[in-house]
Parts: sequence; structure tokens; C-alpha cells
Amino acid sequence: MNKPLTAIDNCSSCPIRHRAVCARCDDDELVELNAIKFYKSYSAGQTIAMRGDALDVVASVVSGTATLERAIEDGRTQLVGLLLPSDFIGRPGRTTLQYDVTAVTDVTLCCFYRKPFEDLLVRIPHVQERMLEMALDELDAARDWMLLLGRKTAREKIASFLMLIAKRTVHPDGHVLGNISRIELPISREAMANFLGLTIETVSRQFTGLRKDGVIELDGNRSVIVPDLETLLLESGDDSDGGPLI
Amino acid sequence: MNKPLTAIDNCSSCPIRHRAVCARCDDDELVELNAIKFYKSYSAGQTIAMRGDALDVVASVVSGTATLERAIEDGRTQLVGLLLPSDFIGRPGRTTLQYDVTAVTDVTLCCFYRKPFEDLLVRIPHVQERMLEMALDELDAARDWMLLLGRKTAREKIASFLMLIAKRTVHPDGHVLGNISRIELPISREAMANFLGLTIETVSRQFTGLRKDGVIELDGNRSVIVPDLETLLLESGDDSDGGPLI
DNA sequence: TTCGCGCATTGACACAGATCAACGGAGGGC
DNA sequence: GCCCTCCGTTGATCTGTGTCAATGCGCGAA
Repeated sequence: MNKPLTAIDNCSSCPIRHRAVCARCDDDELVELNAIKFYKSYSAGQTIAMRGDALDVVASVVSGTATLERAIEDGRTQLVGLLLPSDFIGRPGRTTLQYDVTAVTDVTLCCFYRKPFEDLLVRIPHVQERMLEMALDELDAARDWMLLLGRKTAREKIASFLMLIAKRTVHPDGHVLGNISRIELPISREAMANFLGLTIETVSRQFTGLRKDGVIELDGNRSVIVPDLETLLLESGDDSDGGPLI
Repeated sequence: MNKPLTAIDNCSSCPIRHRAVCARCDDDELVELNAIKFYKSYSAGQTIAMRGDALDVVASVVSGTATLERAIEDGRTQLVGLLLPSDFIGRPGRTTLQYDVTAVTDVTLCCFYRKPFEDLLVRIPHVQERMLEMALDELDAARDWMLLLGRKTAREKIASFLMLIAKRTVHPDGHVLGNISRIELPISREAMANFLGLTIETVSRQFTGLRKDGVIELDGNRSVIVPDLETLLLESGDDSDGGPLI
């Protein structure tokens, strides 16, 4: 079912090689996808959509970082998803959005009108399959996150977050993790706090704690240097399950 | 696409009317489903499957309660899913299990061998659709749970949990919530603690707190009487979003 | 009946992380 | 240059929940 790379390269709707909607489409199917797609850009800080909005497009992130957020009236908010390039927003079969979506950096989305996209899912089974695969991946990620939120200490939360970003930013190229030494943080301290179920003060203190213990070095606010990734992994509290860092 | 009720009633593989795999199957399709299904029962406390196990069946819960759990070596565990009747275990496209599955009451599963089930998904698109729908529902549930774990107080967590159980146990009959006054807890204090990211002592203290404040009454360890559901809802910290309790 | 065991409750205390408050430093506009 | 704003850091203190330990209660076995 896998098509030669040329087909993937031709898919202008999904510049992302990895985990994209069209990863296994043939040329005819790409034409169909292209017919219903368009690009849309947002600048940093902009609200992409709000909870309750009608959901008439679905989209995949081409570049930039966005967040999926859930809030309670009194101001408490929890980030429930981090949308990095190749991640998917919205869902076939749903008419309204459950979460607030915000661009935290400049963001470009590859959008599909929901209705024709759903029709297309019926016609092209492996795209439907792909959607299921992606939903299940997200579910796994959400469940890992539940373990983090429910049971990990602040320090472990920060270390886990750094590992998550390290994995996500390196993987797409097929590049092996291993000796990655610099992690670029896509979000602010505040967003991190909302992601990890902490306050910004605690996030900040844990960063300095890890720095003083030599686990990380800081280069400005958005860049972390990791002398030894293995040490960071130990701090994260993840049972590494054997197997190398992928 | 909806078939008359008789078709659903005929589906011996899915006795659950609500949210079942076969909810929209016609008779021929039901025959196909029946050909690859079998029942399996587990007694309370039994391990159904462990993390890392080969996943050669998928299943839907017919009766009883099971839990999906993730553990760290040092003994900390987090419940990442509560499996009640009509919930689905396992996933097409995955070969190993990510979580420990345990029966907390006596449980009966309706199992399908994974391989033929996957083949069937390709042939019957609306079952594939249904799988996606179920995965997305679970994802929503997991994300709501992230808000709970990351941002709610112990008291709110308990109240939210009670509301969750109230909704799940009533809804299948099409029965309107509203004046439900008794909630049967499917799990122990320990499991609740693992679900809510708390300790059993805190769970216990919050129960007595809610009792002393007249929000709930206790009838034994597994039965909660709720004089006024609206009061409980307020305690849960959920923005009720308008709309009646469903 | 009594014993023992598993589960739940309650109490005393400790501590991780929240809260409140002050300060620092980078960048942009004038 | 200066000021202002935003974001992050650091300090002092408070508090909700965890930890450790004792007690209670129901239930099955002997």
C-alpha cells in the first residue's frame, strides 16, 4: 500500500512527510485531497478557534505550534493538547469544537472543509484508517499525560516535558535522538505550567533546580542545553522499558 | 444507514444497545461479526492482560467493570481508563498492549480476533467509522480527565467522579438523569484514588467531608445517596455549559 | 462465637507546591 | 538615550494533600 516517495513529495497539501493525512495516497487521491484543501496562517498569540465554535474545517499543522486548552470559569486552565507540525485538529463527525485552540507561535494550517473531507473518508479507506491511527496515537499520548498529571512530581513533570519536546522535534527527519543536546521550547513558562498542572513559579524553580544540579543548561528562556539525555530521562520518572530512545 | 431495531436486537455479539460496534450493521454484516466473536469471562480481581502482552483480540465489555492502568516502577499507578459495559478494549492496528487491564468486578467480554476484525473493518466502512467515533469519544474523556487531574481540588475530583458514574450508569437506558438519588460505586477507594491522582486517605476524607456538608449520604462503602444532584454538580467544578444534565 | 484479614476511616504531622510579593532583564517605542 | 511592558526569577509564607500510624468495621473460616 506504500507509494514511492515521489507521490508523497507531490502532495502539496501535506508538506510534512511524517504522520500526514496523505502519507499513503496515490496520485489520484492526492488530486482529490488538493481539491478541498487550503492554507491558512495565524500569528503568534492569535485565537484559532474557541470552545463551542462550529467546526466546519479540519486541519493539519504545517508549521508552528498551537495549543488545545480547556478552562474552568474561575480562570484555571489546563492544556490538553500540544499541536506541533503534522498534528491534526478537529475531527470528522463532530460539529462543534470542544476546546480553545490558540497559536503560540506563527502557525500555518493546511485546512480541509469538513463535509467533503468526510465524504472522502468514505471513499478512501486508508485515509479513514489513518485518521483512526492518529486518534489512537493521541489517545495514548493523552493517557501518558494522565500518568504525568496524576502521579509525577514537579521535577519529573519538567523532565518529561523536555523529553517529549526532544522526541517530537527530532523524530520527523528520521534522525536518531541519542546525542541531541539542544531543545528549543515552543511555549512560554505559563503554557508549560498549564500543560503540566503547575504554576509558573514552580516551573521556573524546577528549571533552576535542574540547572543547579547540572542536568540542563539554559540559553535564554526558550532554549535548553542537555549535556546528557540519559540523565534527563532518569529524572523524568519514565520506565524506559529497555529499548533505546527513539 | 440506520437499520431497524430488529437487526440490532439480533446481534448476539453486542448485547449492548448503546455505542456498540455493530449498532448500524445489517443482518449479513452481523453474521460476519458473529463468525469471529466469542465470549470470555473473568472474575473480580483477575488480570485480563498486562502491559506488553501481544494483542491478538479486541473486545467490548458486556457486563462488569474493568480498569486500564499505567504504572511506574516505584509503585505509583494511575488509572487511565475505566471500562464499563459498551466500552471497547484494544485497538485495530496495534500489536501490543500499552496498559494493564484488570477486572474489578466479575467481567464478561465479547471478543473478536484482531486480524479478522481488522479485515472486516476494511470491508465494512461504517464499523471503521464507529471505531473512529469511539476512539474520539475516549479522547474527549481522557482530555476532560486531564483537566481534572491537573487543575481540580480533591473535593472537586470526588464530586466529578460521582457525576461521571451517575451519567454512565443511567444513560444506557435512555433514562433521563435529573432525579437520580443513588450512585453505586463500581470500584474500591484504592482504585478511585488511582483514578483521581489522590491517596486513599484523601479520598476517604473527602467522602466524609461531603457527607458532613450534606452533599451526599453513604450507605455502606459502595453506595452513595445524593439528595440533590445539582449541588453535587456545583461541587464538581464543571462549567455546566447551560443545558440540562444528560 | 472468636479470630484474622481486607478495606475504610481518622488523627498527627510533614512537605511539595501554591500563593503573594518583590525584583531583574530583554526588547520595543519614542 | 529613556521608559515601559512583558516575561521570567527569586524569596517568604501558607496550605492542601501526602505520609505514617492507629483504630474501626464487615465478613468468611474455623
